[in-house]
Amino acid sequence: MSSTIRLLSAEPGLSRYASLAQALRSRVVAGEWPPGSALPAESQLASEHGVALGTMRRALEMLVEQGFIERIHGKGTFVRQGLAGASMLRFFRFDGGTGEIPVSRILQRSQVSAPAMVSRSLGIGAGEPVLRLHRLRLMGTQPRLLEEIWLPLDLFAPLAEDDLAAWDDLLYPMFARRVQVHVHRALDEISFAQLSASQAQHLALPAGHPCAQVQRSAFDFTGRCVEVRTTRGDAHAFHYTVTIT
Amino acid sequence: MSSTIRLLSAEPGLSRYASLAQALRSRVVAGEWPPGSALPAESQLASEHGVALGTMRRALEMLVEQGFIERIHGKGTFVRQGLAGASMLRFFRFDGGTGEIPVSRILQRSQVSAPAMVSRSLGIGAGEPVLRLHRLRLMGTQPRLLEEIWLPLDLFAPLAEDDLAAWDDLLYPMFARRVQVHVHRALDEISFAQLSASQAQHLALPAGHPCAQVQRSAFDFTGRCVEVRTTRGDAHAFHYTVTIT
DNA sequence: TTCATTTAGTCCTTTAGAGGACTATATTTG
DNA sequence: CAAATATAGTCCTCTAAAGGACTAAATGAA
Repeated sequence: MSSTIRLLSAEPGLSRYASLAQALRSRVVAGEWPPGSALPAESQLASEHGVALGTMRRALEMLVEQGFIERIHGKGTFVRQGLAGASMLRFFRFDGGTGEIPVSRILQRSQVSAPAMVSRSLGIGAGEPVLRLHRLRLMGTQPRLLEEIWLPLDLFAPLAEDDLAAWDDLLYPMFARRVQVHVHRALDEISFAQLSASQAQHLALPAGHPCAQVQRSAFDFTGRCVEVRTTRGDAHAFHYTVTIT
Repeated sequence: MSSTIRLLSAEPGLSRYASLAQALRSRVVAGEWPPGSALPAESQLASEHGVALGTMRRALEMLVEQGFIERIHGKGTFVRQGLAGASMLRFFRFDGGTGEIPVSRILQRSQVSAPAMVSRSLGIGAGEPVLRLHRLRLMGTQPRLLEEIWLPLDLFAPLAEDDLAAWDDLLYPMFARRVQVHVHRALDEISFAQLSASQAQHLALPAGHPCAQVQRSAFDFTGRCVEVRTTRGDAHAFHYTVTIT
């Protein structure tokens, strides 16, 4: 199939490769090539769209910059898998700091109707059902991070009733495997606060202790917000490096 | 002049454009084209180095990514000026938040020998002379940020004795103008701490109040560290957004 | 003078083609 | 069987050329 030539609807004010990138992005987002799978060869895509190789390469370059695909020399062009290294440990440095993955303990899982803040962030109707998780992350035996996670139920229903013991320490790979939700981008807002009494108790810290607070919105590659999360940890363990150029 | 063709010393394991980029970067760093000035046209550079236009463009693209030059369609290729928007306000959000530049008040200027921490960061010999500044930044009449700044005296000598009243609110543009130090890159390490009594006093906050702390190392484009700075402000005003992709 | 037009100089886009470099598999050889 | 070699498929590099798009200054007309 596909000896068809896709004609390029010359977008006004857009270069040919930019239009191409748009078109290809739509095909990726529509799931024509699922995450992890390979796109056709650049030479084939070029002739399929009736453009020179260089032009197609420029378009693919844009998709790489935008994080939709990655290219591997000699192997091919692949739709990117969900975010792997989005660990909260980028923000915290606990003693030892030996790159180990913190153990995850789900403290509570409940199905509730979304509060206004959450439904707005998730882009769903007010009061729509969501899955709420309270989760503690431990390094060794020490509780380190306390998380409150909100997931829209329409996407995550299979995770509402299953066996928690089967859950992984890393959520995003599990989301991809279990409910085909691929987190593609995340927005983390860092601020500072003080622990409430119950928060402090879970973290084995005194009430009112200073904490660093990361409020995350995570998006799949259609741009839909698929997770809202607040992570809290001891402010003194917070550490983050920014490079300005 | 310069009908000379610069031969490319084919670096082993490096593509032609990568070698070119290296060569051009050296010329930029050596000051052959000072910050703000224009490079020769890409077509001229290409023929000067005996490569095709596309290859030269690829090399220049690398220098753009590395932050050494910027290109303006129709105008030319320019060596980047020092960092302008390195404001600490990216990390703090004070009431109002109307993008105004905080007023700067130098509390103290002294010429001292560098403490170990500082000399190590600045890459100078232990005990070498440095300029130390204590600086307060105010929004309106409210003191908001307290800074301790260390500058190597060999570069900044002209600023050691001049009239402080003539100093600008923004230091980096002044550094460029007065001592030809162009800050090209900065590394900011964020952490949380508590204010000492004297720090708290300057910020009109109680002693022990939680503060956000930004430790900056700033580099010129030769890679030399030209400034070490610690900025402190009310932790409750701290706010920073990170995008993960 | 003032506004439109031309002109020159710059970076940007696109084409078409020829090889090179890297990966993985199939084939041959010992 | 195991190791070396060939082969096919992929992305990457480089060339040569033509024209478009944008900027700024020079020129001309009202």
